[in-house]
Amino acid sequence: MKIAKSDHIKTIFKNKLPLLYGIALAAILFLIKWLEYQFVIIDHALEIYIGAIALIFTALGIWLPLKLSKPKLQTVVIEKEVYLQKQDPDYVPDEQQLLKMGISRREWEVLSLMSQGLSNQEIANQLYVSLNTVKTHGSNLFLKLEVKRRTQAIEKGKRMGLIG
Amino acid sequence: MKIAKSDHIKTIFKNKLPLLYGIALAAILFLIKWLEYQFVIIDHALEIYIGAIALIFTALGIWLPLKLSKPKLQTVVIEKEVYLQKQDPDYVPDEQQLLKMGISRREWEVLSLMSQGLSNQEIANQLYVSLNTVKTHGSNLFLKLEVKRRTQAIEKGKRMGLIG
DNA sequence: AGTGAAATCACCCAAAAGTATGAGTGATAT
DNA sequence: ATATCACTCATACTTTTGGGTGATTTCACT
Repeated sequence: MKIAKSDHIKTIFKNKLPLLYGIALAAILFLIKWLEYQFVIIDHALEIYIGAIALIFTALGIWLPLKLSKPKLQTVVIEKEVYLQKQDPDYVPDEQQLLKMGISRREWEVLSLMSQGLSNQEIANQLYVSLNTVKTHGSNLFLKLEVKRRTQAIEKGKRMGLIG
Repeated sequence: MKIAKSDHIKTIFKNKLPLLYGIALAAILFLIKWLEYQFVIIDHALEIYIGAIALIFTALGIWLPLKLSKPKLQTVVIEKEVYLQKQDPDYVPDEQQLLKMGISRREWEVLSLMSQGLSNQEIANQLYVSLNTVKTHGSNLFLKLEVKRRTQAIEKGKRMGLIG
């Protein structure tokens, strides 16, 4: 996820851009002089020169940003399968997992009691908090586990080793 | 991630680009003529003109693609972990237990799907029966398992080896 | 002192789950 | 034949669950 090309781009601009300009201008002037001395003077020669220069430098202007500009980022999510073993009964909540999922202590407690088959009201009684609080913890838990129902939360929680 | 601007860009290129070029060239030529007649001839006037033109058209070349082209895309791959658990594919429910509990085949199927986190409606779709039927099976199942909720049924079902 | 996360709780609304009851069908056993 | 049972489905009703919003407090960290 590192995007540290700006320094690179600045370097190119400071070092190479004037050089390119110099080369291009020199080439153009040389071409003009060469044409002047090699051939008879052409009608509207000035306009032709100007047109040619315009075209060449427009092309240069188009080409430069394409090469130098940093691309926009496109995010692609790839699902990586992680296999876990069956948990032993006296499993201690995986602190790493909980942290990674951003699940708080209270949320985990609610999940744990849910998995034991308690209703929200029963969980509220058990934790000495209101039913609303349990529901809030539940909702946040479902968001973090990316599930829709308590049964899914239980199932996923077990698979991830969050609960025994 | 929709990028459907190419038609738009083509239209601009076909209609507006030649116009811009015409205007720019006319302005340049006018400027040159004006300078020619207003002031004394300057040393290296041609080179100055050419430099000015080069600058202007380079700027034009830079500005045009920025406005018109679709941005370059760089793909950033984010790995999202999906937690799976190798499950006994041919898990055989404890027939003895099922018989002892008087749980029918259909009721067991409902229990099994419940334990996977499915809603009653999803179970109904899966089994090609109506939502009411699933509810009936569920109610009967709860009676036989002596539980009040699906979460309790899941918990008890696992403990009794009815489901994997 | 200010910021931010966690925890608490309320209110409202909608959806899902669960209960109760009745009823029709087909297969099977008595 | 008929009684039983699993399965199906419906209607009506209640409870539980879940989503969204917003408020308050506490506590740690800056």
